Amino acid sequence: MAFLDFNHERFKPGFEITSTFVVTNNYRMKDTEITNLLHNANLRVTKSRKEVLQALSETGDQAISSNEIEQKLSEIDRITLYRILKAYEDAGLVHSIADGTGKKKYAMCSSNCSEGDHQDNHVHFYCRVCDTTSCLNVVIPTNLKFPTNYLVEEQQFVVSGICKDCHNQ
Amino acid sequence: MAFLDFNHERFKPGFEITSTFVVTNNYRMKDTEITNLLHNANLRVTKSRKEVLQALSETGDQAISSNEIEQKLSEIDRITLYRILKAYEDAGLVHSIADGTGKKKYAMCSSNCSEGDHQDNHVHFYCRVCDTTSCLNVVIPTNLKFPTNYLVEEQQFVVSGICKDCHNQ
DNA sequence: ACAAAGATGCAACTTTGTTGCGTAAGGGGG
DNA sequence: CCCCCTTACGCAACAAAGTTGCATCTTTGT
Ligand SMILES: [Mn+2]
Ligand SMILES: [Mn+2]
Ligand SMILES: [Zn+2]
Ligand SMILES: [Zn+2]
Repeated sequence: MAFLDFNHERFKPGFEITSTFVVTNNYRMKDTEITNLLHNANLRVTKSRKEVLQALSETGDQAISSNEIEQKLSEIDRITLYRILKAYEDAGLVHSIADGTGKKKYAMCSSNCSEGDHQDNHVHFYCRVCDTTSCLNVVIPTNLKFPTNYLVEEQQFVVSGICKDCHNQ
Repeated sequence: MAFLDFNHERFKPGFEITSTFVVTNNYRMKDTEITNLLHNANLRVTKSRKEVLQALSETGDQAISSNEIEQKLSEIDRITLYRILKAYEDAGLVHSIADGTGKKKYAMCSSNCSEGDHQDNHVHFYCRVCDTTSCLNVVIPTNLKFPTNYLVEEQQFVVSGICKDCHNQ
């Protein structure tokens, strides 16, 4: 529940973020935006927490590992970072992807996610060349027929291969 | 690339497996079947390798971790097991699933998989109650529209929630 | 039966992730 | 602005997954 769309009206200067947001691009959040985000999620505002959100907003639709965040920030404690990421996931601010590489990747959530309910209905792409994982603007189909009596709570669709950047050269 | 269907004609006693197989159920492979499988895959036949295939065929559509296989066999070396599983994956005999638990799960491949090309077009289900991952007889739709210039090589669709057994009680 | 190619087993290591606990900091009430 | 309770941080210690190197054993084709 927060907004993050580089070209969206709300992001014209002077506009305050309030609730819903959608990640569609790299965007460096302003300090007040981050603070509001944390307030709305009932999370205490600390230096580390702000920096982590900052880092995640900068990478936009590119999901990054805990280790990558750690290196971007360089001052943060590794264990604290794990706990922050867990808190963000629980709060519905961030979603994680198991892309098959063995490490979780994290990205900002879109508007359809909320506390404890990650309606993460977009496809993720893992590029084996540049070793990056990104959130694609491709929606997971909802017409799948499951065997009876399965209770579906979450879905993760990971496609891997070669991304557009690595493919074009 | 090999066949494994409990009720399939080929599995009536006296029938020899040759190439294509499909895993759909628990089935304890015969020694000669396993040996043929390894021969066809150009893999040397060793005690450990046979036991690992045996173990995987027994679990059927339930994908298990390296650690679980290790415990089933109890004599195998942990590192050797990793290498065997990698060899099987490379050979297209076995596919692995990243179900979000942090450990890879392994299951026998179906007929549409071949060396280096895992057309793993079925959905996997992770049950958070009994902590099991299984291959569902649900096919991933092929009508997804990807952004241009992405080269799709593999797909993994993991659905999580509560499985039929845990849900019915 | 021999030799080359390949598989195994062990040690040592890396990386990811968790847990416990004392200390520091955030935020609401006064 | 200060107090105090709650929560977050930071460190140590640990657990578990997975990798690499290397010497030794096994498989397999000749
Ligand atoms: Mn995503
Ligand atoms: Mn499967
Ligand atoms: Zn790429
Ligand atoms: Zn279950």
